[in-house]
Amino acid sequence: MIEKSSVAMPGRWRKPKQARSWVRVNRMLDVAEALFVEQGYAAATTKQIAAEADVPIGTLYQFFPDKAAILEALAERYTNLLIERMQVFETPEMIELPLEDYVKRFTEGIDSFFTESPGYRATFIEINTAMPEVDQAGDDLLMQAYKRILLKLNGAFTDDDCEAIAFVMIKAVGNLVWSASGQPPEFRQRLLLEAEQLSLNYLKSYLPEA
Amino acid sequence: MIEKSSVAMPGRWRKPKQARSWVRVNRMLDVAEALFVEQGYAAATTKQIAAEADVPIGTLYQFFPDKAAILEALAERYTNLLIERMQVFETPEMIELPLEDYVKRFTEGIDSFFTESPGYRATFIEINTAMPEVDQAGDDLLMQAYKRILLKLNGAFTDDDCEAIAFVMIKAVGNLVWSASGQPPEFRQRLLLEAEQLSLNYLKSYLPEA
DNA sequence: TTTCAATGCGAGCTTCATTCATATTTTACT
DNA sequence: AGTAAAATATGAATGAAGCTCGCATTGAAA
Repeated sequence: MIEKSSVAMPGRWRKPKQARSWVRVNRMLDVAEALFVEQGYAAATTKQIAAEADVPIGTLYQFFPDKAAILEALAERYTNLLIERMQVFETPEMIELPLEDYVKRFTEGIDSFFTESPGYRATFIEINTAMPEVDQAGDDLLMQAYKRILLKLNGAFTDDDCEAIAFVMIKAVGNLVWSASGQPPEFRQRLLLEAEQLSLNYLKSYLPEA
Repeated sequence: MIEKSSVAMPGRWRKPKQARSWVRVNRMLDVAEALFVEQGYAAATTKQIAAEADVPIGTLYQFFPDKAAILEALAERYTNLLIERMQVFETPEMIELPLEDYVKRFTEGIDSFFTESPGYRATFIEINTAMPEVDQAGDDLLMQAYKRILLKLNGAFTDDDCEAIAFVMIKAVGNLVWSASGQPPEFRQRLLLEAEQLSLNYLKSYLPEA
C-alpha cells in the first residue's frame, strides 16, 4: 500500500547542478510536452524528444531515468501550477462570498485552467492510467488544498468530514469538469452549469446556513 | 472529432468461425485478463499471453491485430456485463421506489460490480488512458442506459436534459465510486454514502416531487 | 594547476510487438 | 468419398523503441 504523504513527491529525475544543463533539461521538457500534445505519450519516442531538443539521447537519460520520468516531471510542473491557481480560493474575500458565487467561480477557475493548458490534458491522460501513484500524489495535494478551504468555510467540520468531502469534490466534480473540457463548446457550457449545481447542492447539504 | 454512435463498437478482433478456435480465443482472453490484473497491461507481453494460453504467438495474432485489441475485447466483455447489470434499474419495481432508496441501490450496485470484478479495474485503468475512443464508447453505452432511466423517472425531461444529467452521473458519480473502490474499506464505505448524497441532492433538484 | 564531480556523447544491446511464408485442418459442394 | 477453398496453425525472423555503457569533455572547488 502506498503511504499517503503530505509532501510533494521527490521527483524521479535528477535536477541539474550546472546552469547549462538546466536550459537543456527545460528544453527537453518543453519539447516533450509539445510532442505529447501532438502525438500522445506512446507515439512520441525518446529519440525524437532528444533530437528536437537538440541533445544526444545519452544526455536525455543522464537526467531522466526513463521515459516515464519525463512525464512525471511534467505532471509535477502542472500540479504545482494548479495548486498555485487554487490559492486564490483560500483568500478571505473569496471565502466570504455567497456559496453560489463561490462555487461558480471555483468551477470556472478549474475549467479555464484545463482549457488554457493543452499540455495538462495530454500529460494527465497518460498519468492517471500508467502511473497511478503520481496521479494520486497530485490529487492528494489538491485534496489538502480543498480541505483547508472547507475548514475556512466551516470551522466545525471534523477531519473525517473534510477528508470525505474533499475526496468527492476532487474526484467527482474535478473529473466532471475534466471530461467536459473534451466536449463541444455548447455542451461543455451546459456541463459546467451542471457541475456547479452538483457541487452546490452537495455542499449545501453540509453548509445549510449559506 | 469522434462521432457518437448509438451501437456497440464492431470490435477490432476477428471472431473465430470454428469451435476449436473459440476455446483458444477465450483461453487467450482469460489468460490476458489474469496477467493484466497481476502485472498490468504494459508488463504483460504477448509472448507470455500466448505461452500461458498454450498457443503459438502466430495464432494470437491470427485473431487479434495487435496487443491493444486484446484489451479492447476485454473492455467489450465488461461493458456488456455492466450494462446487463444496469438493466435491473430500468424495471418498474425499481423505478417506483422512493428516490432515496433507488439511488442507494444504484450506488451499491455499481460499487459491488467494481468490487467483484478485479479484471474490470485492471482493464479500464489502461483503457481510459491509452484508448480514449474505447472508453468513450463504453461510457456512451452507459449514458444511453442512464438516459432511458431518467425518462422513466420523469417523462417530461428534454433530450438535452437527459444528455447532460446522464453525463454528470456517469462521469462524476461513476468516477467517484470507481475511485472509492481503490480506498481502504472504512473510508470506502463513507465515500459510498457521500456518493449517494451527491447523486440524491443533484437528482432532487431535477425531480423535486420525489 | 590540479582534481574530481558533473555533463556530453552515440553506437550498440535488449526486449518487445508484429509479420510472413508455409503447413495443416475444416468446411462446402459435387 | 473426393476435392477445392477457406480457416487455422506455426515460429523463426524483422524492426522499432527504450535504454546502457565506456569514454571524452567541461565546470568549479581547492
